[in-house]
Amino acid sequence: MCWNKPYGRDGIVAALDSLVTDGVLPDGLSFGRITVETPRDESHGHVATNAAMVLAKPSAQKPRELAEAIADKLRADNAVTQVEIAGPGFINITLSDDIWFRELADILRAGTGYGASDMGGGEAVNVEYVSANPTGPMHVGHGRGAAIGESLAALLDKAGYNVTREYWVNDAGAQIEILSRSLHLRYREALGEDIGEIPEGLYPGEYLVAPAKDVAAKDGDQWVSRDESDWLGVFRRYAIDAMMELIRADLDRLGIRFDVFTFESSMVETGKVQAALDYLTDKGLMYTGVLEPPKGKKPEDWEPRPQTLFRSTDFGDDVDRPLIKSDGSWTYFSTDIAYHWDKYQRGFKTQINIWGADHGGYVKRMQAAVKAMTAGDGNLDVKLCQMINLLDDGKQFKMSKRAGNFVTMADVVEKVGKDVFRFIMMTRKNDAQLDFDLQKVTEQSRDNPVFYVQYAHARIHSVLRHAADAFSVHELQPDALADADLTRLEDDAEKALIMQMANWPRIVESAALAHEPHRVAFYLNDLAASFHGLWNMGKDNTQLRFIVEGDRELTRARMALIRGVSLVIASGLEIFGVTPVEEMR
RNA sequence: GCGCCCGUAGCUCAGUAGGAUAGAGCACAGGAUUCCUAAUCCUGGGGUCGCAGGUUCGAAUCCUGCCGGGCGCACCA
Repeated sequence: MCWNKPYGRDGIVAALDSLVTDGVLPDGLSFGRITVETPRDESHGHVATNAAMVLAKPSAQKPRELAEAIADKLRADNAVTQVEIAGPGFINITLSDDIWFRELADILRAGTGYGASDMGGGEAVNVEYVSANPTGPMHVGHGRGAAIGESLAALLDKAGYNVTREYWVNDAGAQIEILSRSLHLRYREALGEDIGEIPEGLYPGEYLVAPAKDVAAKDGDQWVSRDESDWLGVFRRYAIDAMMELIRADLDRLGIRFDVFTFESSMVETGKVQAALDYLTDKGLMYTGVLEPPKGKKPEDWEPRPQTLFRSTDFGDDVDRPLIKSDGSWTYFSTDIAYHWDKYQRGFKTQINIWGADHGGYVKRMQAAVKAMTAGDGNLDVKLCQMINLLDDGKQFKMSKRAGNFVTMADVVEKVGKDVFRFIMMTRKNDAQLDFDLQKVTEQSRDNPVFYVQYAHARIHSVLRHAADAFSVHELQPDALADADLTRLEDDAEKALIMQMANWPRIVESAALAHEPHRVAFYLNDLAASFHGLWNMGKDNTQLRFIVEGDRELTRARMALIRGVSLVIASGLEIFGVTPVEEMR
């Protein structure tokens, strides 16, 4: 019987099944609402369940009496040392120490793979994130979406899903034309022309200078005096290629690599957009109509206009949405519908998008579209990231485009480092605003979670280095430590630490299920705190130090304990793409 | 006016599929260092979980209505 994965639920269910066989419980009860978890208060045992309270009513029994019956079944298991009924009918279970020692050995053997789950059953999930328009380098806000998306993808991987990381490239809109013209101007500059000030409406960024020189070197001056209609398409291609290269380099800085880049232009060229609209027409979900002006805030230039609309209100949206503009061209929403349809057809019933909070108003219509295009089979979850509040030592950081002040993600990453950037982005829920203080995040102190967690990991390796005086390198390897006499770990704080590690698989599953990778950051912070606490107990009581002179077996058991902690920390950091350092300096 | 997100300690925030006495850091007050990194730890005070109802054995968590803050609201992506 398995007691700790996932937290004894199997054990509880087995006891309940047995009661059904005995006729104590009726057949066909739903166990869905039964929870099995670690109680916050340790006097409530290692595992607690509400099973008796949940099943009391449907089985027409008194909760505490039913709890007794369940408890009797549980007591028959020799891994269970104590079962108590408490409060309105909680069943509190205490497990034998062996269970926990065995778990620690499992951690050591599994290494950073510990915590992996088959919960996802290999289901294909598509996570789309960043998707910054290819009009310039990534800024800090994109960086947050990148960190969240990548960590969520890694988390889902670990939880047993088959994850595809995808970037949607908007290379077909008006912004790209502006970009192309901007590049052409820089191209003329590269050929020696004095272009003066960059005109209003074009991108002034320096990042177009280098690509323009490349074009000049490659094509010479052949595009200088030709009509725009001749060179616009050519420069569009050049511009997008250059910008995507820029963005890929930025992503590299964060250690992020996408599996798929899908180009908006390809949706258009392959007829996907038209096909999507045809599909909606067939379903009777398109009509020509005139939208009401928005109440309260009427745009100046509002006028009633007939447009081709999608009946998104049939699928939970607030108003029907235009798909075709009055000039006959598609709206962005049209291509986006085609895109999400395409993802579904590629096998992704579950799609997750990471968007900036300013796109919040777009969520409902997109979800409505996914429902419509997949006959309710597809499912879209959108995680919105709030803004980042960039600070410099507590003061608002002035985002000036002009000299001196960095605004791009690359600049920030260069200043604070990839690991710090990736981790700090996970220290808030995605929908909470995040303060990012350029000074504090590199500070080496308790209030810097990156440092705090890294320090715990480094400290462990420091102890292991000291232990190498008495043990061979081989003896300190996780596999070898798994064979140590772990029953020597008798202190309550040591056992509590093992139990906390044993919680890791459950954290992975619940965070993956909720699509909330930030929970991993909080868990790691808590685990690090427990470790630092245990460390300091050795200051007060030398018997609790990790390395105990004259007691090799005890020392070995404690090396196993802390090595386990380092592996769980590394396992968590792996999800964030953060390197677990073995030495601080 | 409508929709979405948020409201938890003085501040910044967690709160695990509805669980037991709501947690952590900062700040504040006190304490621990001949010893594995004190870059850390320990102790203490601090709360009508925005307000009011509802659902049930049980609500910070789910539902409804208010109050307060942020974002978005026709042919922009």
